[in-house]
Amino acid sequence: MSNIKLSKSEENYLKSIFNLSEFGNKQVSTNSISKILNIEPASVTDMIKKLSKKNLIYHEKYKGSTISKSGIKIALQIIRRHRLWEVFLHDKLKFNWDEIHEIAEELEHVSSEMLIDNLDKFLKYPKIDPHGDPIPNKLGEIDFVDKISISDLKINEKGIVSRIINEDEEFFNLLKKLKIEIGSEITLIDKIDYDNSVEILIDKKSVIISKDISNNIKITKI
Amino acid sequence: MSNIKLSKSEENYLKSIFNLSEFGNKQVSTNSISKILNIEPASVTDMIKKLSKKNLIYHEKYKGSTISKSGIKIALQIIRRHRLWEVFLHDKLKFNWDEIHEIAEELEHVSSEMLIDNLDKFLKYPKIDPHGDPIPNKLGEIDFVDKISISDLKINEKGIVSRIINEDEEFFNLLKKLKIEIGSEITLIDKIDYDNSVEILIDKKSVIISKDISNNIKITKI
DNA sequence: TATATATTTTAGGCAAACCTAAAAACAATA
DNA sequence: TATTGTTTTTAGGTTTGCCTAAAATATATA
Repeated sequence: MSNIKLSKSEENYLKSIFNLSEFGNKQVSTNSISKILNIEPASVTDMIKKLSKKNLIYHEKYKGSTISKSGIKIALQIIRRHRLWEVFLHDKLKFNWDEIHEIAEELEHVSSEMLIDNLDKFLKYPKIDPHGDPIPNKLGEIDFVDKISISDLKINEKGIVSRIINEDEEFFNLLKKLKIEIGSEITLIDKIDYDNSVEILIDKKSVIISKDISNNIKITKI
Repeated sequence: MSNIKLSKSEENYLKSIFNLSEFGNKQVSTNSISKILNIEPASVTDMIKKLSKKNLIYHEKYKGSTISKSGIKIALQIIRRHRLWEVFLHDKLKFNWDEIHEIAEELEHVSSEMLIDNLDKFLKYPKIDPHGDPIPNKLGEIDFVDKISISDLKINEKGIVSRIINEDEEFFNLLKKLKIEIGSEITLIDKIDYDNSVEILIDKKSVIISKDISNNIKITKI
């Protein structure tokens, strides 16, 4: 198949198109790619032609682009590389959450399959990255898990924090204070009807968090 | 100073020029750079002009290039990155010795000072890479240690294996069999005058190795 | 539906990093 | 020293990935 090595640029376009396409289901406009990559629409058109010729996307003039099956496959591999590096940077090199994306953006283009496989093994085959996003496996398969809100739990049910919506500095600091991070176990103790805040058990302590805070934390039931 | 980000190409040229210059002491010919990088001499001349304009090297037309002080500084940082990644690939990702160079060649161009500092810390500030080459510290300083031959030891003196000269597959396999690797402790038991082979204690066993073999192993006295 | 506005494409250019072919400078040696 | 051979540079070309300006198409609105 298309086992041809892609350039860094091509990889970035493909990843962006995949992300905009909602898993390959939506047509993507030239303008939206332009905005995401900060590249002029005319240049995007150039690259669209190039990727089309390689059958990684299909393009209808003036209408938009759709990512192909082989395009999706490659995009998932790039995402896999990105997220594995993020786990490494966060868990091993002790980078903060908000510092890892940019570096992973560079590391993801180092193309050695063996490198990624060995890294995956070294990290013990993580399923999610530090942002809570799922990591595709070698075959590009993703473990879809239901992400729910804390308030969807019943009293005494437990969940694992799997996604933080709000990425602001202050929110990040709050979570740090509450010892809440991706992977933390949370038990619902009580729901307070008055203002929809919830009482939870986290890090062996019970705290009450507002509706707004709990809405910004997604969990998976266990 | 010249805190301008260099391209991957510029970094590769600078590293090669540094390596050819024997620590900045020798003038480097255009042809030698061409051969090492597998790039035509005409292209090398182009890049030499570019690096000269940035004061990373000095160039005398038709004579050769000398690396500047700031050029050396940058080259040492690239070498530092390369060797730290090699330690990571070998020690953590369990790559073989002979597989790491190519991948490190790519990783070395990911430019984040914090990344390298955190990696250095994670690896516990290693002094040598898996080939036995010294790793410059953050300031570009290198721990120079006398590398001697096993036969330079006196009877019962000990040394640490610090460099393997021959990089052939077969030699590598032989070392594996003898349990000799970078960092191994070797004690000289006897020198055999007849053919200059030596009897050594390695991995708690005594073996006799030929002059040829011992000449391909450099050690540092302890 | 006609017109204004927004989106996308085409056309032509530019810088980086390579190339080949030919000219210039240097080195070696008859 | 004149000639031959090697090394280096110059000159001009290519590809990649970007750009701006203008033309073509699609969409929105009066």
